[in-house]
Amino acid sequence: HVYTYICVVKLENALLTNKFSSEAQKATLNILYTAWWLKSITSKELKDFDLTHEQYNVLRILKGKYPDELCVKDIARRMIEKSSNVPRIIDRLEIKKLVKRTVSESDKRETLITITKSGLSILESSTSKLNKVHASIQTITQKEAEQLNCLLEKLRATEV
Amino acid sequence: HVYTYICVVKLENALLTNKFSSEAQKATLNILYTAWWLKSITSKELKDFDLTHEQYNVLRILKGKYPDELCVKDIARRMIEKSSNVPRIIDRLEIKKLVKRTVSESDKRETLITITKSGLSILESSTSKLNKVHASIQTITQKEAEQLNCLLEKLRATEV
DNA sequence: AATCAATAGGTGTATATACATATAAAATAA
DNA sequence: TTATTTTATATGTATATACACCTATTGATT
Repeated sequence: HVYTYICVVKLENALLTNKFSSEAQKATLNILYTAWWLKSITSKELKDFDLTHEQYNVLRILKGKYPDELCVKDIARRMIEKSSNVPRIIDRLEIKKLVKRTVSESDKRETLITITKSGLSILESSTSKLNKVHASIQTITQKEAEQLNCLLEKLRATEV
Repeated sequence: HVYTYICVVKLENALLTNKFSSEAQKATLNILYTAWWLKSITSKELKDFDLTHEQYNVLRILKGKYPDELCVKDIARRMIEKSSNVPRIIDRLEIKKLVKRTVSESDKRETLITITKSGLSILESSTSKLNKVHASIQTITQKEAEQLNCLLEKLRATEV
């Protein structure tokens, strides 16, 4: 027998509490928990490719501009988590020969990063795997995804 | 002159890209980015109280059951990030005398954690500060927050 | 040109994450 | 009872986050 369950994990069950001071506060915790949930699914798959979530993110950014190079600060600006320490993530990728560092000729302070053939190859296979996994756990419609994107952007709208 | 701008940061501007393969993939990145955004706002405030986001989370969990004690695994089950290393977070809190460890009498494997008066006091003042900050950046209505919570829970609904 | 300020990247430190392993106690099986 | 398995927590290691600081280079000011 093969049983298939749909398992909707309410935040109350995920955090074992129902003491939320407001829907907005609950939404905050829900976003944080969902981000962790998404990251752990991704990280589990990336382990097979000996990549961390952040290393994958850097490779993805480099591929977006390939064959152009990107300097460290331009990678940092594109990172999901802006406080990421990009030089050290580059260190690990360089050891694995997935990227190359060169000093910029026009501005010797800048380090230019290029993704290698090997980096492109591992990015392609890992992305393909991730796409499959994400497609298999896809539960929301395109319209719902649009709605979600709007709500998240409204949530971040702040007075400066 | 005091100018007030409403600054809606679209994900495209936050990540400097518009190459999203689908609305669902964009939603994934949007959740990860928003989680980072929320965490950095909170962490900035908690710095004044010499607390990290995770230390605050543990104190909040302990207060939820106060004056009852909680063992390490019961705290871990309530953490937002389930892979948090609770014993080490307790270590830092214990050094600052915000929590106390005792060995359980009924099961000597278990370590029971209690929040101290000092811990309760710092939790109260930091929570009060965080509430003020969150209220001041509140942009979504209660109905929108409910919608967001529903969408996030639907997103996490997976076949097992 | 000389000085000063700003920028880019690297490095140091404390804390956290992610995961493996160790140790002691409790529960179960033989 | 003894042996085995499971459970609870602690610890070890690599990587990442968050933030401060250092150094080299560039740009601006005098």
